[in-house]
Amino acid sequence: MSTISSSAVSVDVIALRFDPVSRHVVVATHRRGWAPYAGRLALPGVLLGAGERIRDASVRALTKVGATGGDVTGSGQLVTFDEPNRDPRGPTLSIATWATLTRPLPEPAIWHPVRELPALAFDHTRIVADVLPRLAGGLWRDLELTRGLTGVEFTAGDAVDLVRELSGADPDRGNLNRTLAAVPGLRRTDERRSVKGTGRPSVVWSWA
Amino acid sequence: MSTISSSAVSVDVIALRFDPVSRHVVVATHRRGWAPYAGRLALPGVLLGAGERIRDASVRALTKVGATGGDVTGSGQLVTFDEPNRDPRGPTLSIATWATLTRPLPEPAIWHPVRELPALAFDHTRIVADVLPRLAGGLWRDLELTRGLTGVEFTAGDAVDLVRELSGADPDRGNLNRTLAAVPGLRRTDERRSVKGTGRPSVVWSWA
DNA sequence: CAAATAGTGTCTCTAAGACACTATTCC
DNA sequence: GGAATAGTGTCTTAGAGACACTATTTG
Repeated sequence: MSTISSSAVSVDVIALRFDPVSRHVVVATHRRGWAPYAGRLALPGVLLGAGERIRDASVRALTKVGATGGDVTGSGQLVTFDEPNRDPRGPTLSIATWATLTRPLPEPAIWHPVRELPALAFDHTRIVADVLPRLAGGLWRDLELTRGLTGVEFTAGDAVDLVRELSGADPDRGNLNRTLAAVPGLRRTDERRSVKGTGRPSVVWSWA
Repeated sequence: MSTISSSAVSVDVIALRFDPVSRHVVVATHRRGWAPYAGRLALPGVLLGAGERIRDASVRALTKVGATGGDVTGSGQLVTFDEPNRDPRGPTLSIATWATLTRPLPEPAIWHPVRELPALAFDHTRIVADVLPRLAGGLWRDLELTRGLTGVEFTAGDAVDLVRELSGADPDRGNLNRTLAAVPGLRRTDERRSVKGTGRPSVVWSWA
């Protein structure tokens, strides 16, 4: 195809998990080993290969930080960032995607609560900030994202913490329970589970 | 920068205009002069240049079908299509964008009502179908899109036709009038304008 | 006047949100 | 019992939508 004059294309992944211990939604980063931004934290990313699907590239980026294919329960496309100086090596498009993971990846992944993210390399801090409201809006609406974050079963207390982490504000428990009841495919079980060691145990919800 | 292994990146534009004569929202296409799909209709598109902004590439694509820079009143990013076989020349990403135009471009642009689009080259038919609901949802919400479609002034009758064309369903005039009254920056004037030759003249709305 | 188009007023339904009150657990 | 957590019921509000009725124009 002769000359390629396009920018390079990277896929950068906002990999999310709800950590039931710390009660935080955490984002995967890794410490860069090379310039530019050597030693700095960054979102997992790869250059998109010729003919590669964006979803496959997202998974590949996560395997670079310790995931296996089966760990990724969901992923989706967000926005493409095209600011020409975002990468000092030269103009590079970044297709931002989200992904959800089942287990806490080991090294070299480094997890941070989404609301306490340190400064990241490139424009990754801005990418996360730009995209977080959209993720918050997708909760309970985008079922792939929601299921990926909640896992197969979760308590109403988990749901409260998920909303707080993504939206930044405390939801009303009563309203949230009604929201859950309206989510297609979600079923309220008879099981109760105490998750914070004290107080009334929480109802367990399960995906049909 | 050594080897480039990424797919090529094209920007394909859904260029929209409300034609006050035919009462249709029309989409710009052009007839391809070269293989692949020579002689077939396609959306205007260009290969994204190195370091080029997506918005600039959209405008450039439109100049190729007869626009000048000043004709483009708005544009925005939609989704990126990554199906590897969408272009027979090889894997090519397509960043779909929308744009609004003030005037009916002359040759070589060919305009079609958005609801009566003939089959297009590549996956462009699918792109338009995928993206049309999002455009319909943006009407009266995304002010850049809305203003671009309406122009500086428009009648309530224009608004009805705009909604019908984009959403495919007839809006209720009363409800639509209340929607218009709630759009920030939009002002109801005292002017009336008859646009269909018969019946009561329509109220003129104007952007502040 | 009839046909065509446009505008007003009202009613219903639903979703979001606020908030008071009750329920269950651990210490 | 008290502190902590969770669940229920109810009220308000905003928005979407349906629909009957009125208003203004041309022929």
